[in-house]
Amino acid sequence: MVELRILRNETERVIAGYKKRNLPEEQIALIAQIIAKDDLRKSVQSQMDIELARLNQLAKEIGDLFKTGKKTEAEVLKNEVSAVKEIVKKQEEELASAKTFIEENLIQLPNIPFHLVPAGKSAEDNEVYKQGSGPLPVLAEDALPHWDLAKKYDLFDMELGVKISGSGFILYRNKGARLQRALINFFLDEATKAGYEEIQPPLLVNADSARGTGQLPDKEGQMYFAEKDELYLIPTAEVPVTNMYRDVLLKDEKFSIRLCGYTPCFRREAGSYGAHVKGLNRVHQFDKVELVRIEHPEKSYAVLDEMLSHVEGLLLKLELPYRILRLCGGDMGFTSAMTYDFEVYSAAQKRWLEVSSVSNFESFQANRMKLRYKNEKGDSVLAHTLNGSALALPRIMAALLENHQDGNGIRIPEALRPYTGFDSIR
RNA sequence: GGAGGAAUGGCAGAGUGGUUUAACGCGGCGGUCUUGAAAACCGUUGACUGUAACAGGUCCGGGGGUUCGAAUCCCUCUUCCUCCGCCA
Repeated sequence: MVELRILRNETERVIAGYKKRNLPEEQIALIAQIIAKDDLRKSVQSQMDIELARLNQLAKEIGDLFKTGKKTEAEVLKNEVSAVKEIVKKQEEELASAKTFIEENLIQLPNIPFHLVPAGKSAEDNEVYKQGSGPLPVLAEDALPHWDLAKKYDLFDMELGVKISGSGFILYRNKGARLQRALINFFLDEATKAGYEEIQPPLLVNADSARGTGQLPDKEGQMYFAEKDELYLIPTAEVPVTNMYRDVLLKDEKFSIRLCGYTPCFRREAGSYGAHVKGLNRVHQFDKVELVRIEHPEKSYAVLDEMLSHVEGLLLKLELPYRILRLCGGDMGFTSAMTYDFEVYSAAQKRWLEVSSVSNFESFQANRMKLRYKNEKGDSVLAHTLNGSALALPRIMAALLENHQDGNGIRIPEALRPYTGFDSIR
């Protein structure tokens, strides 16, 4: 949720930012309406406070009168109390409706893009921030896409996934299953080396948590929901891990906070079918190691760069051709202020696959979660939150299989061999 | 799933209708003393809202109610603990 304070104090920057996101005019107009409503809220609140102070005063006087036995005088004051209460009741209603208006509309406004975010409408307008070195690999004519490689080497089974669960669920087996486990351990170890605390969170979360990181209300349809217990299956570890710090006031400046977690991720991905979602390209359940940072506002963009380097290091060790995109305003997620996507080139599919998304949310999530710290002056200030995938497994798996095939089998990159226990798949 | 108990400041813990503007203690911060530290002593120490700054208002797990007045009484929800049942 955008801070009302920012809406008020930096209205021009907010509007310019929303234009980068191509927000419709009527949504931009909300800003002025929210501020006006907040003005009203303030004035009603201060009038009501005066009446409440009067009530407190009267209650005290009545108490004193009862003590000294002056019952008739007390009765007179009681009448006055009920008159004041009438007024307060109306003010309360007015206040509640103003607050509701502010809340309901504020939650519909996306995060304000950082000044470096390019303007643009869709994925085509994303900026190539960095192209990995070297030419893109070219494979032999008979190179296979990963779904065929999986069949050839018995690595995972789509049909069994369908049989057991449904379309979009994968059953990994043999060296495929082992490769999954190897990747998870590799990613976790790399995160640990970089100073991240390893977390194993719950996979089902309540509505408060889903709201805290911004999945609710706007992405409700993307999540699986266990109705009987009102719990959501997590779409990413970001949700439970970031919510560790919901309603937290950090005492000393305990920055930087570095957390990582491996979890399965569940996404309904309603409505996405077709060639581009074949094989591992898009599935309902996948594994991912996620990095989460909670940081001082002044440091958050330096931290974002640091996270980019971490993810880049992983791809280099896996010997995968990659590029880094800076997402344009129109393609960026609702809650993000700036996002970098990592894409890996699949030589067999001859296309780029998104394998990681690294974002700075600034105070957007922290505002919803009331995640604050005490600054030197003793004020409570919202912290900044960031997260990034490091990495999501299915497309990494796809790219590994496809790019490292040589006709005789699949070569396992050096860095992964201690984890797989084998150096090739044949 | 059944029965009972509990939820108060960073922690611990009093408080069962009116100077509670929440006691005492621990911890934190500042000071005295000291070469420095410890100990001792003195002072200070919640969040939110609001104001130019005061003032004022709200908050004792959440929500609702009774009352002139609620941490305290009532209803409801949630969570935790104990016992029983079930169980990887």
